[in-house]
Amino acid sequence: MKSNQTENNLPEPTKAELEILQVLWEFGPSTVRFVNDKLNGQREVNYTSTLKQMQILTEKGILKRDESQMKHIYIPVEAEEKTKVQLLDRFVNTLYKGSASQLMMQLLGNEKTSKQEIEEIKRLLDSMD
Amino acid sequence: MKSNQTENNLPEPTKAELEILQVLWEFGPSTVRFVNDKLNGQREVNYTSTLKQMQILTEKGILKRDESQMKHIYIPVEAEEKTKVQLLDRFVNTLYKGSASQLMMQLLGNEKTSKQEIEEIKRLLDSMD
DNA sequence: TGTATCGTACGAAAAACATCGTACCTTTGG
DNA sequence: CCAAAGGTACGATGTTTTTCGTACGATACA
Repeated sequence: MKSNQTENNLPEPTKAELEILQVLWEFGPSTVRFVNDKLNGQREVNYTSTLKQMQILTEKGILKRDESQMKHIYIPVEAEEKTKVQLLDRFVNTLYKGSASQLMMQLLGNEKTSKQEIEEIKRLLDSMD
Repeated sequence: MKSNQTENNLPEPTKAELEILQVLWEFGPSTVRFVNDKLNGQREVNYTSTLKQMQILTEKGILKRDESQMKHIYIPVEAEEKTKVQLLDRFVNTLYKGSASQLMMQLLGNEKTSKQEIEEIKRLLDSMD
């Protein structure tokens, strides 16, 4: 029954950084222009702000980039799954003292979790043995 | 359709604020001194830092306080459950596009989620019908 | 070939968060 | 009554995160 510290390689992405990661996860390796356009679909951001963020992300080692063209292509270093698992782990540890079942109870008790979702989860569990 | 006219949207607590909330959740309404002592069990914090944070939390409406005594007693406005549900909800939406079962899959795939936890979850689900 | 357009680099301002020092008030005990 | 101990208030400062202006190089094309 351990809920140890996450053996954390990479620094935790900030909120703004996460937004960018999600675009890259959804659409694959992209230019700053592309990411910025997507972000602007949600809220107003200046191009250079996004550029800066992505440069920082790269400094931190969260993104890498292909500079062979003038329009640099940015790519997440870690797979979406791995990063999300890390974030989830931290979340569970912080809010639920590492107890996944505790978290589950809240998900199941949440009205926003649909019957369909619950059925999905059940099937998942049954298929695990 | 849910009956909820004022979908209570309190500002998201910051990291430092969450630490304080957790103490209050665990030990109930407390003085700054008490909370600060608890925090100092984990890391060094100056008394006035904790005081300030708790004052800010109060300004934000996340805590309220009983000022009838010199030693003010601080109390979370919302129940632990409610706040956690809110945070969880935000988490699921942000990282899993609202899909609880997606999140589940990761929890179950996570080695840190013990067999025991999984059994716990199964029992939970079965007892739900 | 000149100029408008689109790109990167990067410092610095702005905003959000966190910490602390100091002033000052109340209570307590000798 | 006075000093020590312990409380609150709050501005100032430090840090991190976010945003943006400006400089300047490459590209496109009229």
